Amino acid sequence: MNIQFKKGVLELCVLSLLNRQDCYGYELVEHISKYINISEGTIYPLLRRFRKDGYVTTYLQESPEGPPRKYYKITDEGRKAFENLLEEWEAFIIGVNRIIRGE
Amino acid sequence: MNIQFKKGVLELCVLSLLNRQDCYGYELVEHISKYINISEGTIYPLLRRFRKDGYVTTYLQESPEGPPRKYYKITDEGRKAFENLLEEWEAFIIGVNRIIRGE
DNA sequence: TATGCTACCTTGTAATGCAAGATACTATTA
DNA sequence: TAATAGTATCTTGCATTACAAGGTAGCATA
Repeated sequence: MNIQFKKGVLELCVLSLLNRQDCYGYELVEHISKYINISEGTIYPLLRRFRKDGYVTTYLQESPEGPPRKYYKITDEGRKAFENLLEEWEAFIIGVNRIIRGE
Repeated sequence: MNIQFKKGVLELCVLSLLNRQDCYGYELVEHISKYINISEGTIYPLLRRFRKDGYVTTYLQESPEGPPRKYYKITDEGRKAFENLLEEWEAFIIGVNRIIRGE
């Protein structure tokens, strides 16, 4: 797995999942790493960035197992960011494919 | 254009173009930036990395305009790297799409 | 007791895109 | 002649970010 591919795309993936439902950090790692190899040391700083940028809010909830879970809830601003990012991603893929396939 | 998307993908694009024909740096910038916004400060260090890793060899050729052009020629090793990178890229896209589209 | 799983977090390192700037050659125009 | 613009190369320093590695803590099971 090429590390560099991931840069920027993880934000898109996380926002996409949060757009469907509130999640806690560990849950996001588990879900995403089914398809893309990521670690917790990547997700937690990213979520802190999101909160700082106003893309998510958080609330605590007790867990039936282990310490309490910190849930992340996407905001309207986060939703806008997600839509922009998704558009950019799709345009990017098209551009890359044109270059790779030789126009 | 999200800067982060580009990381890693530029290597794939450059190798893909060199796989079709020898190019000089400035030419690569012009070609790629038709679809993806990149600058010379990105390409030249990348090409130096490629040479260091044995993915390309170089030769100089006079230009009808401006200073001599440094052409980059892909090696067998570079071609292998390209094929691996392409496979990884395609698998990566599939994974990302699964996450974004909700499996 | 200790092992393993869940769940959170931080620190330091490595990788790399880019802005900004330098250099230099050629051609065109004032 | 001087100035401008285009081609073409390169370097330095900064910002971003993924991750390995480590730490803390709660709960369940052996």
